[in-house]
Amino acid sequence: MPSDTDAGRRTPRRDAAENREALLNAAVATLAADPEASLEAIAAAAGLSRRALYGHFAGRDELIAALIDRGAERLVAAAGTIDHADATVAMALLGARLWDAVEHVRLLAQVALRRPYVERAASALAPVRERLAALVERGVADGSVRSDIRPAVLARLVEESALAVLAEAARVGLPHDEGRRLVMLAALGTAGLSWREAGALITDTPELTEEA
Amino acid sequence: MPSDTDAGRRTPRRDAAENREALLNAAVATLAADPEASLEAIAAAAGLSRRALYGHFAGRDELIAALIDRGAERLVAAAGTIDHADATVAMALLGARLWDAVEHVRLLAQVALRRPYVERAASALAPVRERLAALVERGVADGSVRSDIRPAVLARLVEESALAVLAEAARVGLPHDEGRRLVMLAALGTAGLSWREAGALITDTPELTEEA
DNA sequence: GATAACTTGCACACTGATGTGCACGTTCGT
DNA sequence: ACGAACGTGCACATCAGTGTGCAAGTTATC
Repeated sequence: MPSDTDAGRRTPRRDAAENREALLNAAVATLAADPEASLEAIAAAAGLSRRALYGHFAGRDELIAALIDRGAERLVAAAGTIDHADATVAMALLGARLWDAVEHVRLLAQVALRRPYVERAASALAPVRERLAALVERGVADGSVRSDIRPAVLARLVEESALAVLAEAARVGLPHDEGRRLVMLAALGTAGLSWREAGALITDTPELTEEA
Repeated sequence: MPSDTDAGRRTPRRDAAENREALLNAAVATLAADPEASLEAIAAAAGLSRRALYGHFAGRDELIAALIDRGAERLVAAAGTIDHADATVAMALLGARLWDAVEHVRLLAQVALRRPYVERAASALAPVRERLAALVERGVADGSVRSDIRPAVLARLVEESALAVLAEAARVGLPHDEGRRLVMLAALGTAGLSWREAGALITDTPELTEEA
């Protein structure tokens, strides 16, 4: 029984689903390099024709929307699993998780400031932002995070700094673990820790040295 | 003697020069909001017709090039005047100067990662980058700046963090002195100082509290 | 192996932006 | 006040990207 309520339609073919995935992956890679790449370029990167792309997505907007949802979903999932008694450790962990999904993060960061998609990206990423904000507040409360900047503002600054360092590390092409370390250091530095404190925190905490 | 070697050409009219300036200013404002705004929009923002714009600039590329040179010139001039025995103070001062020219900085930051202009922007801004790199090295040498990241990389990270915070502060529309403070704190935090050290440095150093 | 799903390649229409030519007003400089 | 410089408005050509229709070929699936 391949159909629930579908009126006499077969199940979608397997390769079609694969091609859809290929298109999304190609879009991530292509748009990360050039945020305004043509659908022609994206389809070609996926090994398909431009015409075929329209068989999967109604147009550019729908493709981008799918991309946002897909990327945000992964980030939200990654951010949801982290938890630690020490707020600063949790923040560093969050940074490490982001680094493990660099391409998605870079795409979101690019798209998140393009006019038509800002809102969608923002609402899709809201859970991650709220999580970070909660960590910042907790850190301020127990004195492990700076208190000279309003928590709401500080949360955004930590996010922006970490993103900037992440983008730079990705552009230069740093090795995986070095990039992760830099992102964690950026988050901790913006949170107010000195470089020795941040370094000690990372080396003393096994969870931060392990792979995902 | 209105002509040096010009073969029989009069001096340019006064209003023409004013319009050229108006076009450049309009371009800064318009492109900061939307990096891919049309020449139509830019000309309109300057109170001119699109056709008139072509009387001043051969096309989009020449306009952008003029914009880059103009913005970079101001930043280089601003960065050149700073000097202080303490490397960290000098870095904070550099951040403050950048904040005093937010619009130009934002434009350069936007343009500096668009393909055709990357090189021009990079070479025009090279003096500022070299200055920052020198300050970082000096700071590492005297122990006031972190030594857990290679100086060359660290200089880029300080730059990126400060830029990210600057962009965020400008977007939210923070008051002038609050934004300047945040940019300084971002630079110092990435340089390795704890938030208390950075705060103390700013309040204890008169040059950092004064206006430009 | 028959059939529907999928892809391809082409053609076409449409849009937004760019670049240019030209005739006609307006304004500055002298 | 005269002439040149400048701006305007229009027309026109061009170009890249988009979105769609259709016929023909290929491939998965039953």
